[in-house]
Amino acid sequence: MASAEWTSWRPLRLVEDVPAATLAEQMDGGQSFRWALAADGSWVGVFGRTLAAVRSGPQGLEWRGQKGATHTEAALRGYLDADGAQASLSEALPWRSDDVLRSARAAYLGLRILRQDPHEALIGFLCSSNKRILQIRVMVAALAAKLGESLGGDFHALPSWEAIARAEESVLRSCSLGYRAAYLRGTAKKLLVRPRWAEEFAELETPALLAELQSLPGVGPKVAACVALFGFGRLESFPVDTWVVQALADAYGLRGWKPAQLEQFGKAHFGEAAGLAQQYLFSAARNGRLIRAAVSVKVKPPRPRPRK
DNA sequence: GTCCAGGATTCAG
DNA sequence: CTGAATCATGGA
Repeated sequence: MASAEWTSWRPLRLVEDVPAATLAEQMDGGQSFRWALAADGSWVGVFGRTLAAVRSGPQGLEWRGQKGATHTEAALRGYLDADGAQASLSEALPWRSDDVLRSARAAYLGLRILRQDPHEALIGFLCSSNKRILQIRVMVAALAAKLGESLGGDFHALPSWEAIARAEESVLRSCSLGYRAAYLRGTAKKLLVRPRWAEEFAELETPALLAELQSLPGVGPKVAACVALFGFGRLESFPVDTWVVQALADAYGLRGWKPAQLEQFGKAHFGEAAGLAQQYLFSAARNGRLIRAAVSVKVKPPRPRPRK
């Protein structure tokens, strides 16, 4: 296999600098499953049909793309929130009054929610249930390699729903999807006949978006929250996974709370960018860098939200 | 061997 | 409505 032909490295100027540790967490911290650390220390991945590499250099973030691809820098700038829409949202989080958030945010200063397209987020998180991040990345890479369009070298775009829907059972099984193969197949069959699903979903208010997502096979409350956050840019969405459950229990004293109650707490406590706060806490908890609050939050579990 | 992983679905009560 | 069992798979 020929390797891809790269452009030279160029600076990618951001509103706020990204330390190397933050970049690593951002590219391989459970948001996207499409980036891998190359031997030279750069992060190489595919988003949409764009192949790109980024690295943290002495002068700040640098990027390179495929020769002849003219859209790469603009696409990367959008993907990485280079113009800083999230910088002010992060600043407005209650980190001044919340020691836990302040510590987690300081540990990953500059961390942003990747602005993935809905297709990338949905495929990734359909594969995510009961799996570790490394293994999700392997599954998604196998899907792309076997069913996705080749982009040169060993790089592939994610497969279309049509490609997934008509894939041989043996091909899906060879991607180590386990029971998630049925999730992918079922969602593919529903979205195959609805090619503009992403545009249609993007028109919805977040509660309606979450409901639409949850109508897809394999999409429950947590996966829907992740797709809304990472794929539709709904920064107020607050996914509650096992790490967030543990983080909120340990650091905020919210032991025994159920995921739906913790989601309510997160949205109320962190506000319009709760999803960004969630990502700081998730990263800190997963890497053993979460502190305990000096004073635990004194609140009782809310009554379970009336489902509508 | 046991336990767990960025859970969802199905079933019993 | 809630809680438990079940679902493949791989790594620690």
